[in-house]
Amino acid sequence: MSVEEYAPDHLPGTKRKRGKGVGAVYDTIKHEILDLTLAPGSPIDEVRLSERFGISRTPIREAMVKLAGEGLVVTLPNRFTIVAPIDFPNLSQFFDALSLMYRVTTRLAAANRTAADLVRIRALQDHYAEAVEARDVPEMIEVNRNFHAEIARAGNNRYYTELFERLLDEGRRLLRLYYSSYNDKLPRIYLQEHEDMVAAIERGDIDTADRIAHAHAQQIVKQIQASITADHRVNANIPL
Amino acid sequence: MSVEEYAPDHLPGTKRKRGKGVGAVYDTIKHEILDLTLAPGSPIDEVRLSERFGISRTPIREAMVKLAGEGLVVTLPNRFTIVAPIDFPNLSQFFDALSLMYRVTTRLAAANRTAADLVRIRALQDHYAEAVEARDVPEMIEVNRNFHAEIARAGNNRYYTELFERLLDEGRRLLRLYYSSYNDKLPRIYLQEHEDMVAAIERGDIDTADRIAHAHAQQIVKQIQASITADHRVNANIPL
DNA sequence: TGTATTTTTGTTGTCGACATAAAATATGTG
DNA sequence: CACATATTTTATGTCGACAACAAAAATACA
Repeated sequence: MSVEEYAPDHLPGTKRKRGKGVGAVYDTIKHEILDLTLAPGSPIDEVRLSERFGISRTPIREAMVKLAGEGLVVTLPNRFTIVAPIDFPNLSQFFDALSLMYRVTTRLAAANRTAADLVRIRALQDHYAEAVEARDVPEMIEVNRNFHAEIARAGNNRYYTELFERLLDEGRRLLRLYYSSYNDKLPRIYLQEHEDMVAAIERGDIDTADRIAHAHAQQIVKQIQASITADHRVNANIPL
Repeated sequence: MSVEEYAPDHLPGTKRKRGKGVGAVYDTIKHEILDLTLAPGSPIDEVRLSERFGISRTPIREAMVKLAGEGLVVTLPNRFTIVAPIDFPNLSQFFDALSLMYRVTTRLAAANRTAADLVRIRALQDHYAEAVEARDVPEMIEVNRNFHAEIARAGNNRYYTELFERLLDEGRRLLRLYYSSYNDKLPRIYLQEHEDMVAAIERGDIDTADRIAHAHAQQIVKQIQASITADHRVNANIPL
């Protein structure tokens, strides 16, 4: 999952397909925001992006509007667009919503999962185990997100899935910001919790699924909070 | 709250302010979609809109991207944009999410409401009572939505508020579609439930607020479902 | 030297025109 | 007359240029 640098991802001679440009810009910028390649609060220049991607400002602009709709960038009218800052004062709102969505989606997954869902969930669980084994922290964060998103999809409620994915993405950004304080023990706790979660979903045990999801959410919230408290650079700017 | 027809809402001589155009188009089209002035599934022509609003296609396009982000319109690549159809097969997802958000937001409101919140909520409750008295159904539907949205705001969690407002808007569209089957009794039941809800929020009684919200949600879901079942034009096209 | 005012600069918001994709229509062939 | 193929139509996607706005820089003035 490498990031293409200065992505002129079309060969010199080939012409980019119609309607492909916005999607490419949107995906790339979204990844870079969640990656922290683009620091929270840093300005985004439309002209620079149009040069980088080799397309005009119009499609760049559309991608920005989409990103703004998801809260990933903030547009200052007539001035610039910045990468959405992390809203520390209101983190409790985030934690509250995140916990509820963990529970709701996991419950629904236990109720509605199909055999195909279970295969996909297990595959991601295995992938996560590998990342833990390899001590690849960025990979762990990403796969963890995909694991829970897949469970949400199995729950089969697009409103929950959509909100949850947004929350998971925001969480990914927070974890990235603080992954320095990751220790070896935590990932293994998560691994076990994931295992129990999958088992509960598999046998359709809604109450247990809910309980585990709840505990898991609290675990993660606690970890993020601890990381933030431990870090005294909270309000420092992220270096470019 | 009248809809301006063919809104060239700037006087002939005056120049529209920069950045005002997109907002105007967005607001107008959003209202017309929720109003059913624009029928679900009907195509939206960018050129026609640009003529109607007297601005070029670029800002129209941005408004469309925003609306698409909220699921109010659907873009068929290289073809057209249509008003989002009502997703009948998945209505249960909608009802489930709506019920949960009713409960969560009302609970939080009971926990977090300020005096100023209570004033705003009471004002909307009075407004609703007036609409019931006047038997003004469209007004009832709109004020009802704003009443619950205000409660959600008092709960002070932007993730819930945002999702809930989206769900309430979609619900408004459904109610509009079927308000023919409104009878005199239901609005009065809602009125009483609202009264109890406000009282519980006022005295910070979280459990009671939750219970009432739950009952209220079930009441509304039941009503919508009954309306749909009673209506055999479900799959008929809405006349333009 | 410090403050108010003008000019410059950089970046966004909007425009009109053109290129292109997909559907609708017309054309040709067995 | 059915069916495949070419052509036209229609609306979108993209472009390059210009205008307007807000901040920064330069200038005027007390």
